[in-house]
Amino acid sequence: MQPSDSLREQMIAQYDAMSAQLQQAARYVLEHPQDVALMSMREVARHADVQPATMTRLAKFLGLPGYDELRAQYAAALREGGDGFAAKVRKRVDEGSERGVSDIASHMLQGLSAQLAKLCEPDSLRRLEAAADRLKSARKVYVLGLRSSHAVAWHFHYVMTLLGERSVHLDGPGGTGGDALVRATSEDVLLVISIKPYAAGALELAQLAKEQGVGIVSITDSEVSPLVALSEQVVLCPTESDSFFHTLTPALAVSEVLCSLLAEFDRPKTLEALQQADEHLLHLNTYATAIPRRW
Amino acid sequence: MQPSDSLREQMIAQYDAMSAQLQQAARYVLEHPQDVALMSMREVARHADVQPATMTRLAKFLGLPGYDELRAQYAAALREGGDGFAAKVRKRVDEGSERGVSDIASHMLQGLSAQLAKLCEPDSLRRLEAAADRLKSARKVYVLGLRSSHAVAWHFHYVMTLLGERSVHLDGPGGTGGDALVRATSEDVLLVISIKPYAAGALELAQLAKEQGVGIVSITDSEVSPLVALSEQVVLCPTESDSFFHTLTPALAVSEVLCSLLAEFDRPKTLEALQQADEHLLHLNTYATAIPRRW
DNA sequence: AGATATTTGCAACAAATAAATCATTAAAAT
DNA sequence: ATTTTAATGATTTATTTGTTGCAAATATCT
Repeated sequence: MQPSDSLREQMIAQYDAMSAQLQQAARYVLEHPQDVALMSMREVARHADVQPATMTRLAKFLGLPGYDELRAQYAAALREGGDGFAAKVRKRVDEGSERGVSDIASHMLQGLSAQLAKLCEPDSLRRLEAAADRLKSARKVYVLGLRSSHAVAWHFHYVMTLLGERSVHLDGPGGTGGDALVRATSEDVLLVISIKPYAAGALELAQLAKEQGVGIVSITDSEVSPLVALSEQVVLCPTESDSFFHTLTPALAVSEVLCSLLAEFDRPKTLEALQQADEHLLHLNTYATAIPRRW
Repeated sequence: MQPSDSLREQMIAQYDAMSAQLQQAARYVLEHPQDVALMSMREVARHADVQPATMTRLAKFLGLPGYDELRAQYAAALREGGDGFAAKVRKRVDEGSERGVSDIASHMLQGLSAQLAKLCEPDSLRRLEAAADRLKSARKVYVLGLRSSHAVAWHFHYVMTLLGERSVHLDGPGGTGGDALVRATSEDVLLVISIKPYAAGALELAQLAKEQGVGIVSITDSEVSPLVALSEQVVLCPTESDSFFHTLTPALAVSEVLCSLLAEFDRPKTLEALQQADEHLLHLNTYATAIPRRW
């Protein structure tokens, strides 16, 4: 709740060295950290019964370039506190004029890491659990993900096929992907993955499935995603990144978690299925068993 | 974390009735409640990629006298949330006794988050940068990922096609995936994604490519992966998870970072390519531009 | 297809903001 | 007691803020 601590400690340590007005300002700042983050300097000054200039002077006294920096630190602190422990992971990286290549990469990875951590918040976990429950009870699970979401859908389906034969990937050449839905019933569930911009085709198919009575579970990016209205269960995942593109990494992580939860529901069956798959693939020499000396 | 809820719910409820710009603004506000509390209106508008006026209009649309009132509500919510931080943690600890489904999910996500954070280490960053450099200089980039790695390869290629036409995905029906390599030369690079167990087919194709003089860059899971010996550049990513399966999430993250670095290298060209792609997809009505009133 | 609303971007504005400057006051040192 | 120094207050300045008015663009409806 307090800024990077160094600031808070510094204020306490140097408190005695401050002038009377500075002390009055510092005391208010220490006791009302939220106000510093949320109000303007003049407002804080008024509450602290101090001249606005004193706030600037306090900032400079602490070695900061200006009051804005002080506010920024308190804002960052409030962010971490307010948005759950997850945000703590993310470190503040100033966007300098020239970012090195590895800075870009590092910043991006840290952001992704923070996003995954954020998915651990209670609300997300509840949604994940509910979604897994819904999928568990389905006779068949149809999987749909178009365009960028295709990768996630494919991977989910791939893992599910290792576990059994309940999964059907709605994908095919010549736009025939949706055909498999003809046999879908209300005992089945359709897992839709779609993030902004939402592929029109995915929405249409989902709508169609819903009209057939198929339950819909979706992985999407927002409370106002068009999928929300169609779905019985929704798992939200962030997609923002500082690059040009939306990131699929959180969506994939969510999908992997769902797979794991499904696998966990019936461990014996899972183990058996995996072993069976292993043997099959072994016979086909699918995998390089030993690491070849020479290639 | 969200304002008095009435506001949040109101936004979600009336979302469909908003104009496109208003929706864009509302979406950002919904997804970044803290920003609304801590930043100025113009800053928020910039982040949401919306005109400043739109934020004002959003506030009025919601029946508020002005934007200040909107910010005030979010600020108030953040104040409470900030204090509630301690309570949140306490609640978390309380739930610790009963190990439920969500613990599995939470543990898994935290693990993934940590793995991504680990990728920020200097060595990984160096490798990422080197790999990006190597890919950058290639005339064509062939992308290969079989079985579980297919999803990553597909996504990498998908993003690269948005950027231009340098990418070729070695994938196709009937085992014809490798055929495209016939035209590959030493000016080209093959990006191979493969994790344990390594698909034999991928290694064979990579070996073949290497003999043709094609440079090899790989994303794999270990220093002793068979790909290491073949590759000019290697990016390592963890794949362990506490579930039955290996995780692809770090590999996907790495792939996304590579895409970003490549895109970042020539920003003007990237922007042009993306705009071109946008227009193309717009003409095809690929994406649901507006959310239909009724489905 | 034309007419009519609605939406959107732009530019201008007044108000408020943070910082810089200068004058005054209080305190310390000689 | 006088000079010097630091602290405080008032004033000014250049930005930045939230808002509004208006024209162009877009969508909607006859």
